[in-house]
Amino acid sequence: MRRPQSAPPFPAPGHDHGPCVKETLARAAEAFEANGLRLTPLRRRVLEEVAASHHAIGAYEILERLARKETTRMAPISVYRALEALLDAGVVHRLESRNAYFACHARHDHSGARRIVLACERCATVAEVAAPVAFDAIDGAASDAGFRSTRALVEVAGLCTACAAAA
Amino acid sequence: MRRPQSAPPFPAPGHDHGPCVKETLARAAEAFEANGLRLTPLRRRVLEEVAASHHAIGAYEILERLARKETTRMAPISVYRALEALLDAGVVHRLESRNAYFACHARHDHSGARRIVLACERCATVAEVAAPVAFDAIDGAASDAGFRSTRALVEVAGLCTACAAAA
DNA sequence: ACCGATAGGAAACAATGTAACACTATCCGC
DNA sequence: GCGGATAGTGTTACATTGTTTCCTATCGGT
Ligand SMILES: [Zn+2]
Ligand SMILES: [Zn+2]
Ligand SMILES: [Zn+2]
Ligand SMILES: [Zn+2]
Repeated sequence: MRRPQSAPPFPAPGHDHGPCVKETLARAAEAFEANGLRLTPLRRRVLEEVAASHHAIGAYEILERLARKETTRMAPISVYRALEALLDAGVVHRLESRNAYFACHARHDHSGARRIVLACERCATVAEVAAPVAFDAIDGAASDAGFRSTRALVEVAGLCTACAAAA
Repeated sequence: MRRPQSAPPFPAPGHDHGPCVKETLARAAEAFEANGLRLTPLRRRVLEEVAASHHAIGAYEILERLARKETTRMAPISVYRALEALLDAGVVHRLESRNAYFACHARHDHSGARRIVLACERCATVAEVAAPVAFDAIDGAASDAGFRSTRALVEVAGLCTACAAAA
């Protein structure tokens, strides 16, 4: 039995999501602080929208949701700037294959980022898991082709536990 | 020495590209034929633009280049429709992390598609290489998280042989 | 001749992302 | 406290990427 039990499970459909959000907000404050930056109200509001679920959400969807709550409608660029700061802080990631953004709900060490992204095709839930072996294999395959890799993007589509069971 | 010598090298900067194009066109004709579809003039022209280099190229860049050659300027949708057919035929792939398209210059079996994409950050050349071990590791990591993967996207950024040597 | 499947033209639109410029807020050394 | 540097935001307009809708043409089989 070589599987470590510490492997983070895919987020369950009906789990208590409050702590997820709270923890993410806390980590964000910490990360900004550590870099001499600020988790401003704008950034916090954007992060709250992203972290409100375990789904990836589009920038304009964030814009819409904030507009519904806040009487004033901000410009797209404001959302993108906030997202950029959150991406840099490592508390939000981008799902490249869908032009969407999702909150990082795990306290993983942000440097290196050798994590793969799992995106359920049915419920749209997104999760990250560490996969050092996979990245080693990718680097190996790249170097066999004479390629020196600096960053690898891995996004997996499929069915999460709950959805696979329901299917 | 377990590395098979059959590993396709990254395309060299000054290689004779004529055969690459010719072969890709031939495979396209074959693939369309096999599916009861047609490699029409439009599709052929789009494919020729994509296959003209080993770079990934945007849809609107294709549009521009064809417009320069052809007096008449087609609508974006025409390019996208041609691209869709070429993607379905497996002779063109999409570089998701850059919203761009590149020709498949290898006669790999299109089913399964367990290949990773290498994109040089300096010269923009793109290549695909098989990486069954990497995909096995990805599937393993996914399944450890209770996720049943159906498709994995792997895009690696870095430096190709020539560019690494020049750096 | 007719029909369904394949292919494409035309116009408008939708979705996603940036540039440029001005202005305010905060911090830090003095 | 003052003054400059850096960080952060508002506003406007623009750039890039991709799609919807409706219609026409062509082909192959019956
Ligand atoms: Zn949660
Ligand atoms: Zn699911
Ligand atoms: Zn070539
Ligand atoms: Zn290169």
